[in-house]
Amino acid sequence: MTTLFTQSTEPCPMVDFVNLVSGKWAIPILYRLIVVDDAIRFGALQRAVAPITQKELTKQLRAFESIGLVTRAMYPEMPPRVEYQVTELGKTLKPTLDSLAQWMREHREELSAPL
Amino acid sequence: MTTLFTQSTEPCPMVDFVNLVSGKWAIPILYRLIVVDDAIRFGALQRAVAPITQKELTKQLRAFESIGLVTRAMYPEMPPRVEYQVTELGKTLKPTLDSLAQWMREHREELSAPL
DNA sequence: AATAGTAGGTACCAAATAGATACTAAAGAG
DNA sequence: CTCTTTAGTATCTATTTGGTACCTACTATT
Repeated sequence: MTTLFTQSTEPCPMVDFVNLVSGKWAIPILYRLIVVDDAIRFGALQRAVAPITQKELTKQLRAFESIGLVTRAMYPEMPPRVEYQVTELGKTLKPTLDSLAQWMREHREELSAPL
Repeated sequence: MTTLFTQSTEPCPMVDFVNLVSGKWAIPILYRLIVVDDAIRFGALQRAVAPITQKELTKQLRAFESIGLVTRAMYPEMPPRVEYQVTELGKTLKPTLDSLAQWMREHREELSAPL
């Protein structure tokens, strides 16, 4: 009976997801970090996810950091160096995002056609 | 060489995706239609994806219709009846969205913890 | 006659999101 | 002495998005 009750009131996973990772650049940034699968500097990431602005990239990275999907390492050098990397938790999204990217590649033409 | 050139300039699938299906409610609506896998009336869909407003649901459904992910069938009865259904193309997203929903269910606690 | 239900449309307003630009620090190159 | 580099922050504005409220048309019910 506990199970039944819990299931019926389970919050929609999709609503939770879009509340967690939202914004135009969120998925592209996260996917790039997952594909790279190594530490990457802020500037390099910005070039990879062009044409995102500095402000938006910073904001998204902080959001990912706060929920534990990304780590941030700051080196007090001059000029400054900051490196970002997906966490193990973040990497668990790889199969899902691979699937999404593959779907998009397969259906690009079908989808852009209608207008 | 064509292959090389094409690959290097391939638009990011993730950017394409977020441009195609954007908005707070897009994924929840689409996933609900996919899970239902049958025609569903506007009102029933709105109740299922609560608390979405009429306006937003209408807007999203029209967007999905325009790119061929959803069909709209209007019956000139009184009171009016309009039914929506995912297309075959839309159904091809099922495995990906299932995977996303599963990921979210598995990592809900981990993610909400950090604050 | 008044009300409810259906699937919207429309106008208005607020909030969230995104973009452009300028500014900072400290070191090294020229 | 100025320019460049890096990873931001601050400020301002523009665009997009979402919400509330109110409107239609027609039927059935009260």
